[in-house]
Amino acid sequence: MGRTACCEKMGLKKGPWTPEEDEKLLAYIHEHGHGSWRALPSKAGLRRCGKSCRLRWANYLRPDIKRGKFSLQEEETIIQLHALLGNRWSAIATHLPKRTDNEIKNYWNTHLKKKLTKMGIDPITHKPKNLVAVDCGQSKEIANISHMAQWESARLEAEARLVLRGAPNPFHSDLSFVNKASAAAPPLPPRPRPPCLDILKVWAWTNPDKDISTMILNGYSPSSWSIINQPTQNTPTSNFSENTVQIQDVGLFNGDSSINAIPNVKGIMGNSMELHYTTTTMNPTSDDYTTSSYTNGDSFLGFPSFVEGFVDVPSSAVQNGYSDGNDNNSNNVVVGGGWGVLDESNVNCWNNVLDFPTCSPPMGSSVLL
DNA sequence: AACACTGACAACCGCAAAGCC
DNA sequence: CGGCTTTGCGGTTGTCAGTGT
Repeated sequence: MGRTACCEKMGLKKGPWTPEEDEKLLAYIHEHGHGSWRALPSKAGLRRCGKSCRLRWANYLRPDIKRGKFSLQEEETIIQLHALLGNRWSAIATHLPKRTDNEIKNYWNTHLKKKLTKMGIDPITHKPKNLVAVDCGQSKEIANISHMAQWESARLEAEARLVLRGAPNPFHSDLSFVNKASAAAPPLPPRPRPPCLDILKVWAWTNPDKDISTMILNGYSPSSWSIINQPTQNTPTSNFSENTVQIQDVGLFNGDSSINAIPNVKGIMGNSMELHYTTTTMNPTSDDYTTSSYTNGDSFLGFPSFVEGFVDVPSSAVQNGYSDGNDNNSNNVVVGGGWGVLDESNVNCWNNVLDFPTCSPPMGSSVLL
């Protein structure tokens, strides 16, 4: 019973492709495109099934594929996206330009899984292995994280849809100022401010006094809550201790310049945690960017800040939820430290953007818009 | 030199969703 | 609406090169 595999039909070849076969396939697609994969092999003079041709094209011959070693940044992105999306390779691939889902999947299985395991990180849960068994009654928060991840997942899908439509991508967040900061990168180009779309970040930062290490150990990606707080000083200050990290006074607006600091966990070693900050100082008059890095360690566990990005705050939200009390600039891009209310119009706004039917934020989370 | 083992990656398989009639 | 075909996806297997014995 069951259907026979397409390649089991008489005379159809299986196995590795020869250069001659590649050439035939490429020549045919170059001339005729790839309308019907089923009819393609015979037309192209190939003794392969259409499915095999499609895979060969999609995973190997397509001209827009980058081959070769994955960069550190790509690795970091895969790890974090996998933490959010699981084995949804195609969704992950939409965030890695020129990489195929198959390639990412293979790379995960052969490299990254082992790498995380070696570091004592469970590649399935993305938590330190010695902490997986210790719940400490925090399952509610974990459930929230899971819910947030679903929203983030939906956001990623919405983003992919927009890309397919060729529309400008309002979700786009340029990570370069974070990830390139430690290298001697050239000055960064001016970055347009995206609209209010960063759900995850806003939910995550609901309590300024939250013990961040606890949140991380519960599965939060620290990059999810880039803290954009009303500044009181130029330099972010942090208190480091064995198990607790508090971040405060990381500011965005500061007179003629702005500072955005993204906490980025670099490693969790035993009971200690190491943080890496990158700050970007923006001069609104000249569009100059300067970056500098702060770190209290250098061991590696990458968590790219792909969720970074600013959040525009509607005035109603500022009235409702912003508790800083120092927002004397209505155009300021400020979020954090306060508690917000997601009113109905904002829900509709976000749902429209995300193509959602109806959805609710995680239980117990406050949403500041 | 021959064989076994291992890692990396290409390719296949089967299922499900999407599209079409 | 239902059935058939096509396409997309994720898990798994196959192949091959490199390395060790």
